[in-house]
Amino acid sequence: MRPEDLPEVRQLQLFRSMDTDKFDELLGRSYVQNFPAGLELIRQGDPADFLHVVMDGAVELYAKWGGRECTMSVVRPVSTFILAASIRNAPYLMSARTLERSRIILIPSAALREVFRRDTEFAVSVVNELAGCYRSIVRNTKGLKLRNSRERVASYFLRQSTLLGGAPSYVLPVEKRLLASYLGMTPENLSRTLRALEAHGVKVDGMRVIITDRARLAALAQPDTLIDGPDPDASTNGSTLPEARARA
Amino acid sequence: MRPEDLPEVRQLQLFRSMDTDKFDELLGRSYVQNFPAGLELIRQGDPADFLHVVMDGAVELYAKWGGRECTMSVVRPVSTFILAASIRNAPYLMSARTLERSRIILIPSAALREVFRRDTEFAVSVVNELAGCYRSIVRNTKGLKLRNSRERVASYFLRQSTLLGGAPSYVLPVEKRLLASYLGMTPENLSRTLRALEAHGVKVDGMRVIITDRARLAALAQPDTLIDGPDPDASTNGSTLPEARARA
DNA sequence: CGAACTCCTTGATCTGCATCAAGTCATGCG
DNA sequence: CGCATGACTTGATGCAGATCAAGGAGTTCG
Repeated sequence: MRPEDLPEVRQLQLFRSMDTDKFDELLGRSYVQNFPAGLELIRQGDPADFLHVVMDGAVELYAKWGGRECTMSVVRPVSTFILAASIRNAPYLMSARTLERSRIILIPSAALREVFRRDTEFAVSVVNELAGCYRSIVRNTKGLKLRNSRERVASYFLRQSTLLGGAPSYVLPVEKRLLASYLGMTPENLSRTLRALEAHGVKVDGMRVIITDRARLAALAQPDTLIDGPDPDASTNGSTLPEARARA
Repeated sequence: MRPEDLPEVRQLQLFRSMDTDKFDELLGRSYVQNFPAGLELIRQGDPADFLHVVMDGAVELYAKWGGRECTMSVVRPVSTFILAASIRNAPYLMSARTLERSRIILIPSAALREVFRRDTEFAVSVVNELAGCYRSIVRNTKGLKLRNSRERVASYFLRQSTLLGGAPSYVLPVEKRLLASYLGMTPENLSRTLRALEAHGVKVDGMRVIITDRARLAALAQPDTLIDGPDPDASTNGSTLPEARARA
């Protein structure tokens, strides 16, 4: 583990308020590993022995059934993933693979559960994080069931812009095929939808999204804080894509 | 509150392991209310002042956006709902309405959060419950994104049967229109799907589901423990329908 | 530098599911 | 008891989005 890693992990909502001794104990029992791009870190159904913290790179969480796959979430530094399975000591419901070369800290689930019982502030953080994850995926489900795919794309674009303080232009945080799968559509359909949205106030050039008419886009997207956030919550982990960047 | 209420609440996973004094304190700060059928108990966006416990009747959790609505879950006695919002002190993401005349216990969210800090066993139960809710809705989302509507109906029928110990016949726990909305389809489409499924080992007569050829149904549904359960988890609250009953 | 990928796009076609419109049946209520 | 209401079904039609097929553009690697 690098010396600069600890403070970065420590500043996460999940670990920020806990006792220093307990934090050191937790991280003392952890490992760091480097993984090449495209490696399957976790196969759904495996026992959840570790909470993962992405320090560098990017990890895709995805679900498989029969021959089909879909992207559930993409995790970028510095964040954790699959807290629920670790805490419950239950099998992972999602698989995980690296999208790039990644460096990941592995915190043993057993250590997590032990410290949970001994550090009230940590327990509060865990429950808040978990409730945040739950609420995040509820939002996601609402979007899937209540909106059609064009509306989902439009509100995704608008939401990203809002997260960046209303930026009129930004760079997508993930490849379009991942965005499509995350939004529950095919790459072909996303591509055609992007074309159609040019008449509704947003243009996409490669990885760059340019909002040309915010009002018009909002009219289509009908943004709703109870779906798109922002929440008084912070942690959205487990069912979202990373934030976009304003500049490439 | 009736004298028989307390033991019924106490036996819930969420309250079973906690300290008796703390339990009494929690319930001592609670209220009971009776509501007629069809009443909106909670409007999405409202502050989450109470954790709700359904003692009698039935409650539908649903989401709204624009003019559209969808059923997220139906809660029957004895279970709690919207734990996540209460714990986080955040606005409800779903609305709730009674489907029948219902009796509901209201536990103040503030009391919940206080006791969480003072009773480690309760904290463990809360975090387990919440993780269970999260995992339950992850399963739900996987089903929505990976299966088409016919497969969702087929696996729903098969799952219910399995929950009843492999019963070849049972009664639906909710109206078909709710089932349809829960499964992300229209009532018309569900109706037609039921007809189509007669060739795949299941027949539906009114509210009664009869599995005529389990193997054939399973071939279509391709049940998967990582979507359909059962889990080592118990609590599935927040994103499921109630269990069916074997006899009407 | 060329070749082999992979990602993305575009076109053509097909189909699952929604929508619209009646009509039946059961239930509850005046 | 008869009417009204709401749940469910069935049919006709339309559309959103999937699938299939092919081409282009950027990237990686020998």
